[in-house]
Amino acid sequence: MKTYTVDNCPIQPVVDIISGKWTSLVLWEISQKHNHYGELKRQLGGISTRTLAARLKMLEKQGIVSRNVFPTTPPTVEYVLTKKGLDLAPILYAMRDWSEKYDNTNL
Amino acid sequence: MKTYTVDNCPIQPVVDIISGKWTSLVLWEISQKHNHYGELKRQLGGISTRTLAARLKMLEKQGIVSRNVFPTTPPTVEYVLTKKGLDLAPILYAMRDWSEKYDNTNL
DNA sequence: CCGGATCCCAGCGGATACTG
DNA sequence: CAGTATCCGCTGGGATCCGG
Repeated sequence: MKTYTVDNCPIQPVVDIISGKWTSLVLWEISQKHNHYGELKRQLGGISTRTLAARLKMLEKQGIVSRNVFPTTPPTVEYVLTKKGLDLAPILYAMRDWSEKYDNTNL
Repeated sequence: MKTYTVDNCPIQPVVDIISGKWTSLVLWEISQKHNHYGELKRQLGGISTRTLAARLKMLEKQGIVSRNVFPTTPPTVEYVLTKKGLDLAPILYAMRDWSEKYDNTNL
């Protein structure tokens, strides 16, 4: 029998992506077409700039979102899901459905 | 527009369940019919008893697994997925599929 | 407007030893 | 065999201030 470790778990890549605090929420908001940095900041009441920036950078590095800068004044930055990110969305919806179904119950 | 916070994120319940270190792996092994404590310990090379016990207790508390004790000598304990846990399994498989598809690529 | 840099602290989890 | 108890190092992330 194959033994798994934390580093080759077949689902670990997804777990790593969504695990950090606020990460799933950031991803959710972007998937709901809240694409601008400021908009995200407003939607996510209480997130620190440090964390939001870290999450966006991580998601970009993972190829889940792409970062587009508009050289307006003042500057605007938008984040949109890539193909890879769009493919992840159904999983997020499945997670939401499961969460709603079993909300507060242990049955 | 509805503003989400970390505590009412629609997918947070699932995120909370699988986020902890080793958690996804423990869940995976149980879903692969490795149901005994000792078997899990062996399959998960390197996990500490502290963490394994904590994960199993948490999953039981969440209603994802049920704990069955066999009063043999020496005692045997098995953990099996509940209905709630079985409903979670498809999500784990979807996560695995996504992980395999995008393994190491950022496309 | 969009972040980067720094400081700081709670809590997660590893190692180890012990119980029923 | 199947855990619990204790100690402790390390990292994640909040608050705050600064720069382009």
